[in-house]
Amino acid sequence: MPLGSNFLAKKLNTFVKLSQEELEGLVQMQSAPVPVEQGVELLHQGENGQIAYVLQSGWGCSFKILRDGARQIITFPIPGDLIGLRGVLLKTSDHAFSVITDAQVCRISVARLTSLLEEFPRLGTAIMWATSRDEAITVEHLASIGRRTSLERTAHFFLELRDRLQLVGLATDTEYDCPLSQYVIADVLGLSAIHVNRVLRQLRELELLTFQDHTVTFHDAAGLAELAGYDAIEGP
Amino acid sequence: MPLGSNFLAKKLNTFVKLSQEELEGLVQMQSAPVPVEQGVELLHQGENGQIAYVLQSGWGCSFKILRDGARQIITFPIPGDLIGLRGVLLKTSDHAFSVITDAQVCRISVARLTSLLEEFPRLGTAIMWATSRDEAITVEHLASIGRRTSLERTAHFFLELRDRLQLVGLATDTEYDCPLSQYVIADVLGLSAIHVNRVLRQLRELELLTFQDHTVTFHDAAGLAELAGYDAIEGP
DNA sequence: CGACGCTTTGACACAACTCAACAACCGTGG
DNA sequence: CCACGGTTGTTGAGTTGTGTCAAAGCGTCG
Repeated sequence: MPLGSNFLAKKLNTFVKLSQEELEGLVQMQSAPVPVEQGVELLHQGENGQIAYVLQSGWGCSFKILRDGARQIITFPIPGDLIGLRGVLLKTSDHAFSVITDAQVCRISVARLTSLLEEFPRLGTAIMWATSRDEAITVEHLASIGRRTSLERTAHFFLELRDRLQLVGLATDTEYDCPLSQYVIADVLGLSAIHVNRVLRQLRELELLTFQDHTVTFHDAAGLAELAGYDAIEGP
Repeated sequence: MPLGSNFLAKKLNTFVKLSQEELEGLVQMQSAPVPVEQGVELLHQGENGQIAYVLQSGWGCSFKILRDGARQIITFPIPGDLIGLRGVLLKTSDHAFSVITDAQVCRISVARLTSLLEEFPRLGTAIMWATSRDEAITVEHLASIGRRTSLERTAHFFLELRDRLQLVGLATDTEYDCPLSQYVIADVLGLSAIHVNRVLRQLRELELLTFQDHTVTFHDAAGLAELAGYDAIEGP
């Protein structure tokens, strides 16, 4: 795979300036992109012998299933994001990962990653940077569900998603593709799908945001950020 | 500081078997324990130039303050836990940390940590293990707030806290010290303090758990785990 | 002793959920 | 081509869980 099209290498390089050898090592520890069909569950909750991936294209979600069958989505990884690394480190995965649209992933060779980290300790720093950033997003998500109203929470979610997608060129300031159903959005926000529908209607009637035909359109991003109490994600 | 009393070294050693040199390095990157008075905010949300600590004794909480002043507590670190490492990696801290009771912390020299990681890459793995474990707890917390009822959520919280405290010998199977007010518990569970009071009464009336005089007592841990849908934390 | 923080309880309000029904939009197969 | 089932979106009505407001009881500490 040419280095330029490798999202992970590109992303880490913006965090910590990496050498040519380090970048090549990152690329070599990944397999060629593998297509994955819509609906496939790549990682399973509670299973051992996990594998890690880098999402290359498409949409998916990391989630937990609770005993009563309820689902809480943790995050929607976007291209360049690491998937399942925690499961590898902890031996058994605390969450599952499913693909929502057809997608492509690169498999990570854990053996090669380990030896790579021994050879280039700075890569460890870079990867910890990336996981810290993901963790900060999870923590913000936690605060959102715990303390924001459904309206604020929904607004916050779409703003954060936009900023993340913009970093990989998949969103403009005012619009992006978002192939998620209202059921899926409910499961990330900790709401019922019916209530998500009502909240989306409110946001539309307030002329802040429209979510239709798998497209998110911002009519008043500033007003939305004000409503949500949103601060932009920290850059590199 | 004698190695045996160093919680961090002890904890990491159970995850990844470490050499004598690695253990000594871990101890040497920490300052001697520093006393911190009740109520002090050690880390501030949004500030740069952060420092990392290891909690040595006492109670504290990591939390976020939202725009309207609401507080969401992320976690209560317990002795041996790392504090503020994310803030160091991201340059600016996304959360704050306050001490609830008088406590002792060891300051981490980031420069020494960095050089230590270059010398002993396995320590990087060990630290990533520890942060992954913390992250898994945060993710479970997220699922709890998003999808569990207040009763399940509260039960789950006290069970998880017990298991974490047991690992450092601060809890028995049926009891532990817990110097938290109902206001603080409300802020971790995403509830109001008044509702926490009602839930605690329910748990008491169900003869499952008592929270009184800063002590948590389990009357029926199995029944509580059943109610909460609780699975024990994965060991090392 | 009074002041303060924490807990407890009751009454009420409101946000979000559930249930139910229907509309719109697919892709599939007759 | 149309009929069909399945999925997703939309709306209304009624219920329930949780928050808010208010007030009182208790300890503790200065």
